[in-house]
Amino acid sequence: MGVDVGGSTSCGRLTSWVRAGGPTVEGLELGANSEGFTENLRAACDTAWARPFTAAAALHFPPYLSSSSLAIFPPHFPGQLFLCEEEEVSLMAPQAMTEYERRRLENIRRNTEIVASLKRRADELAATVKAAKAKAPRRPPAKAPEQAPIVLRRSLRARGIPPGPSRHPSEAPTPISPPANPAKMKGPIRMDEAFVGVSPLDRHLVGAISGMAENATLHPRKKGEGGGSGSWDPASELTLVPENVKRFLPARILSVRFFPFEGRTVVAAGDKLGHLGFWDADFRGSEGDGTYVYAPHLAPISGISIQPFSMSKILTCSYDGFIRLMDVEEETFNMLYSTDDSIYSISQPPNDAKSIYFGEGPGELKVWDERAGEVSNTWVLHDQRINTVDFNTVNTNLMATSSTDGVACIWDLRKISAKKPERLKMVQHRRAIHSAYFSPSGSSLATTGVDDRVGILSGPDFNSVIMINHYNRTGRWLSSFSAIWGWDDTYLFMGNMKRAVDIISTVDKTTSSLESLLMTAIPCRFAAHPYKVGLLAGATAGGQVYMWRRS
DNA sequence: GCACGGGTTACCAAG
DNA sequence: CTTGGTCCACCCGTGC
Repeated sequence: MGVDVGGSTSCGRLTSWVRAGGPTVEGLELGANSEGFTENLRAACDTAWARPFTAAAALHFPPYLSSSSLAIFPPHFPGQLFLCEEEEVSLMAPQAMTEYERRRLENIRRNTEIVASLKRRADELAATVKAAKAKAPRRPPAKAPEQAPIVLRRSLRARGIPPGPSRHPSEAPTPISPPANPAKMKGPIRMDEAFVGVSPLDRHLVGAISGMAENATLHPRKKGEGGGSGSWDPASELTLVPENVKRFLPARILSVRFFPFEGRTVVAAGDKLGHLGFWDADFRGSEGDGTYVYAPHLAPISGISIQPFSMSKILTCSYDGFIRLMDVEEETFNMLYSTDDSIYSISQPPNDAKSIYFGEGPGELKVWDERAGEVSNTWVLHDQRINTVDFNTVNTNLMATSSTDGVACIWDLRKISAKKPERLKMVQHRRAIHSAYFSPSGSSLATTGVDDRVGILSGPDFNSVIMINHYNRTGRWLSSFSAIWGWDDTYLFMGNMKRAVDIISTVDKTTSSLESLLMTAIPCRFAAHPYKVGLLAGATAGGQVYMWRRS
């Protein structure tokens, strides 16, 4: 069964394509001559050859599309596409869908019908209740896609090649064809365009998030309030049941976060391919399974930040060099910042809604001022990439960074010396450090290194340092481990290569493990719910999330 | 002090 | 149950 790309402008999920043989197209000569080739393609596009498809669809094309690639859906060959690279043209046919894709498309079809019928109901109701004023005017529908030639443009950066003078004559000084809409990728992306599937099937999610965000109290509880884990034993009380295992992303997960809602359990996770997935665990509908996937990035999503004071806004950063702000009210993925370097980490101070701190390139930490719309500070804090940025929830002037250079630091943002924040404390591992997180009380810091150690800094001025052995060699296929704090300062949670969740007691320095036959893969990245004690999410390299709950 | 390349690691789908 | 594809993180050894 193939992916249907014909007949509509919707974007199917086009992940796997095979070369189906050389093209023979009536009325079009595709020669090896570069100039003629380009001209012919232009002509083809101009004569309605091109079938419009969205930027989001472009995200799902295989990685061998390069910046010089053109993709054309030929009307004569439904379900196929011409891939034109350099001076080569291939006719591509979709491969059989994976089970993941089949299931999703099936859901999508079913949901479309249900949503359509709901919409009819809503329209009828609206007609009868004419007097009722329309709610806040919805964002006007975006302009129809330009009927320009379809151009798949991938930045050099996205292909892992440093930007610079092109080595390919066909890439250089004139682009192979006029760009369809380069701003599309650089600028905002509509949520329905980025939705992996056909809109508007994410209505449930939009409703759930905006509903919770609206109803949320203005003074959310602080993490750690209302009973930590001190009086209970997570190793014996946390349980995993089949309903709390969900695979909703196709690739390795790098970041996972809970929405800071009290009334509804929603998890966001970002994967290696740039997908941002949501799992609404309280979803109780017949259509769909409460999971939703978008494709706002072109490369791994390295960080997600959701602040309690604006819960309908989700920040993501990616190796593709973009910081995007998913605005559920506006229904867009806005672009806040872009760079040629990779972005490895992101964080926001708990008391400052308008500042975004992120780790860019080999060792820079930048501060984005959302009010001014510009980078307000750039500091070189490390020799290599900054893997995490974290703020102390109690003393919000303290920031911790961890880096591949083997150092984790605590910085005082009030004191700027030599154009850098003053370094209060530094801890050295023998190898790269993948995380450094402050404890809920703010009095400890936990670091995780690939030198098979977990460091705990505590005491006055974080002067006491202990190291706990923990096997952390995850290799290339898994996301690196990083110990996170639970709901108070007594326990750390992290992955274990034996398909378990390790729980490290900071009191007696012992490690216990959570195991379950339902965990068929190693949980690498974790999130603890900010308010709900005992709600722990572990994410795997296979796109799964396990949600452990206190029984 | 570098650039380079090989080895390692686990997951999933297909046979 | 085995096999093959994944592929870009990191360590470590080699060669300049």
